[in-house]
Amino acid sequence: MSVDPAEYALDFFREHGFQRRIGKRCKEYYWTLNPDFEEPQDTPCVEYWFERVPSRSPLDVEGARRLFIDFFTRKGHEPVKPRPVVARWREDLYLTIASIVVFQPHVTSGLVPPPANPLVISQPSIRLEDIDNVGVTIGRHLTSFEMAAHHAFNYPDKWVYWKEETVRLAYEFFTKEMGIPGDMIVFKESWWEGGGNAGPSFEVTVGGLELATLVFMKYRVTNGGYEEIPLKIVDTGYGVERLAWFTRKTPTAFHTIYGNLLPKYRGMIGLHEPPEEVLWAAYKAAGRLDPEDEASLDSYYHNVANKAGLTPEEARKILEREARVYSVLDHAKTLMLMLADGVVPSNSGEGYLARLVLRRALRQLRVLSADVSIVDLVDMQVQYWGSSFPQAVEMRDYIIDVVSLEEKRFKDLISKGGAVVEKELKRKKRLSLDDLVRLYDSRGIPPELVAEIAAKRGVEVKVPANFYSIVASMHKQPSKEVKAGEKIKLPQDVVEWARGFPPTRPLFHENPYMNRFTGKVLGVRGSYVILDQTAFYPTGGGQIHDTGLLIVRGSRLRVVDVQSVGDVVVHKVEGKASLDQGDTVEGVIDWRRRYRIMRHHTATHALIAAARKVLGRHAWQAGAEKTEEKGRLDVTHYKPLTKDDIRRLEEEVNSIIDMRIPVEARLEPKNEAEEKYGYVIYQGGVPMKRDIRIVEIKGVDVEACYGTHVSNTGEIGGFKIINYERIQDGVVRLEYVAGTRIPEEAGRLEDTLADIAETVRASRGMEVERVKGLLEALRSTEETVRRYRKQWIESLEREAFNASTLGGIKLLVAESVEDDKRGIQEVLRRLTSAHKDLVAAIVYPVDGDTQVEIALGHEVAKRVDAGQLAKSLANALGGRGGGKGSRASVRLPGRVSAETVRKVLESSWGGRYD
RNA sequence: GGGCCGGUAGCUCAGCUGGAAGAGCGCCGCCCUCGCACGGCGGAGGCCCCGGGUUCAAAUCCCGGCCGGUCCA
Repeated sequence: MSVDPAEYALDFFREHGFQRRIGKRCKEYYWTLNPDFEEPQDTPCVEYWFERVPSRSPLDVEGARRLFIDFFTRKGHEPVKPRPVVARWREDLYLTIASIVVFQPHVTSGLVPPPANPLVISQPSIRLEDIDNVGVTIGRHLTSFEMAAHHAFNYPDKWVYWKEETVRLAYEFFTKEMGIPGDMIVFKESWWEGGGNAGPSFEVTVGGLELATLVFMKYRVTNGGYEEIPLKIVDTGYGVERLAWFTRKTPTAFHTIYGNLLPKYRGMIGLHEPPEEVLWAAYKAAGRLDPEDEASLDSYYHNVANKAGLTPEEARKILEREARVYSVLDHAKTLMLMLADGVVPSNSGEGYLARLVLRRALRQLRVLSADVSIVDLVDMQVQYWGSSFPQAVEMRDYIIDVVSLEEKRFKDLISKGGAVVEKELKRKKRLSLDDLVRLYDSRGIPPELVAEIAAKRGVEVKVPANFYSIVASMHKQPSKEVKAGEKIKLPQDVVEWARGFPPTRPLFHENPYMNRFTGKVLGVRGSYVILDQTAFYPTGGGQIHDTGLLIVRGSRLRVVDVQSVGDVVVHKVEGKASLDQGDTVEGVIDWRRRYRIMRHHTATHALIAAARKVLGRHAWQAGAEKTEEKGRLDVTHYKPLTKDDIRRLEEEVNSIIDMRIPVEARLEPKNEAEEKYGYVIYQGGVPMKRDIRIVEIKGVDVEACYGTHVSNTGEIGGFKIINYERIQDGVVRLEYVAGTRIPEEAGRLEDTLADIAETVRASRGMEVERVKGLLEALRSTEETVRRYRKQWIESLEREAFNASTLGGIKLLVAESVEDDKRGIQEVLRRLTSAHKDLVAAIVYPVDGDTQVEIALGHEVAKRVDAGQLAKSLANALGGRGGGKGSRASVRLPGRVSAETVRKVLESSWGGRYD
């Protein structure tokens, strides 16, 4: 698209004498003070050359972060604490990929004011799209990085600042704080789009390195083009690691980011640092490298080889090894960040992404044949980053435990995978790309492992460089419109209709104990009723709706469903709602039901708190439902629950009950609540409201929650888990009852026990003894049956021994009363293995018809085909049958005697085989 | 949430173009030995995940479900 150049023509540039130029090769516009520049000074237009650009004294990552935040704080920005790297407040995103994500969608949509304006933040972010390039590009790609940013939110009635000030601040920061000469700094014109918004932007590049992007979000992307939005946002992003790298001028970003951790890793992995000239040659060449292009990689290695006096093969070998070491450092840090925010590795969602990163690191270590546990590597990251990310130190026990488990899992996978590959190779001798993809896609066996094993057997298997993107592209499918959230159970026309009403006054919030109320009818449509106020709770927040009555002029309407459309509560009554607009109605809640739901709801909050205490801080609500019958809570956890866990959870919740703690609900501004309590309050999701309803059990639990609660934990009355199971990798489900539901559950168990007692005819308290006795009796009966069957077989064997021979073949036809195919085949096997010249048939009834199983002794089978015998029997008696070799079976209609079968069989071959 | 792979003896798995359930390890007994290990001989141990269907006949084929694994959103 073409952008109006006026968007970029700032007074600032004019005042300072910047010139607008276009790149000779890159054909992009940029602003500079330097008459010698022919390109906009970013890769791949130019090589890295920032090691020659002067700058302030070297900084580490923490120092660069502080420099940035301090500068912008001095310039009137309020520092804001970073959010977790798991974007739990976003339905459409798993990870925090940029600082702006922190403010989407509630602030950017204008619904909630920002926590400060303007503000400054350094937000740890995770991006996994380019995970395969990490290390190869010696620092251009990282899976985790800190995006330092200053943001200004400009409302129509409150303007903060826009392009001029933003560029001015950037220039001042880079020249005064970073000590970069002004004529080295280039502002490249660009256009930014993302998340449905767009706007002009500047990329700030120095010596080949892009240090910041300054975005001016002012449009909404529509079908037709761009539409200006009222809230205009300054969205900047400074790479903290790049700022540090720039000042340190090390050959790779990893040397700067990880400092002494890099030599430590090398020591543990058992690799020496390559000669400096190789790394600097790589530094020079890396700017132009496109890591996804084989040809570009080739020329990169040639380039490095030439400069460092190596063969291209040597250069490739060294740099590939280096890339692996760097990516292990990078992945270990990313993993630490994710786990520190409570992600539980699993096979779906953000848990899968954690496992993806971990497994990639483990694969790299395997290829490096490093005899080192990833657990130690991650632990070193926790120590190294402890002061920047204190949450990692707090979660250290969990991190170590879960990484150990995951490492073990992966090792199991590898050893099993090895066996699978061996087997494939035995069968196929050669493995195609399809085989590689299949092995990885369905069983997780990495292609490097396959190649390794194949090589040992002298089979060459080529793994394409873009293997993982081939796999990824296979999974590409038209992204389905998966709208999360609660399904609206109302017909579309009712929803539309309901939108036209003012918000319903929520009496259930004002007084959750109100079970009778009076309201005015605002609208009626079929069986749907909308009132001005209601105590009926609509389904939402995992809590099921109330039921009860609406009474008007003496007639009672049964309320069967209650749903909400925005802030409007819609009651559904049984049949047609015979009332009119303006009627005054009395509402009566089914209190017993409601009270049980409230108990289960408050119990759920207590249980979440208990889970975080007993299981760990990673335990996060993954779904919940509270009904009259029971509560249900899905919790993220990395191990199966033990009986002991369950006992401790029950004890914890019951002790919260016994402490009789008040439960308070109130509205609080979103930003304040987040500041005070943290993101733990979003167990059940993030309400898109300026003010959110906070439910607090003092000293135990605070959550954003719409539901109705008892006013004191004592009212929960008691708590019992009735069921628990693993519902998917990394998520366990708990089902539980509270209060007066407990004796009902106990009664149910009692009934079951009584039922068992009656069935086995046991007197009270003797059930177990009785069942043991029955099992003993069953065993002895089976033994008796076995003995009788043995006797029967012996008599058949005698009969077979004495059977008359016809043409060298003996024929034995017996009848069985048992409808036991398996047993009969067993008998036939014994008979025919003892008598090689025997044709044996056993006739038995099945569903009113007659089944004949035929078996041939070894000698007979050489001369006679069992299938032929079955066919002739079937033809003669009107049945169907078949078989092969020494085995056949026939189904004959009606009851047929053994004698009849014998005659047919005799006549069917009478003398033919002499 | 979707795709793919799998579920057979206590464990690891074979059998899966339908036709009489197997191997290795482990377990039990006996022999060998002062004893153990090794070795030899013998033996026990199976709702072939569950439910339907097709068929004369299903571990095997088809459909549905449950469970596990894995890859990708």
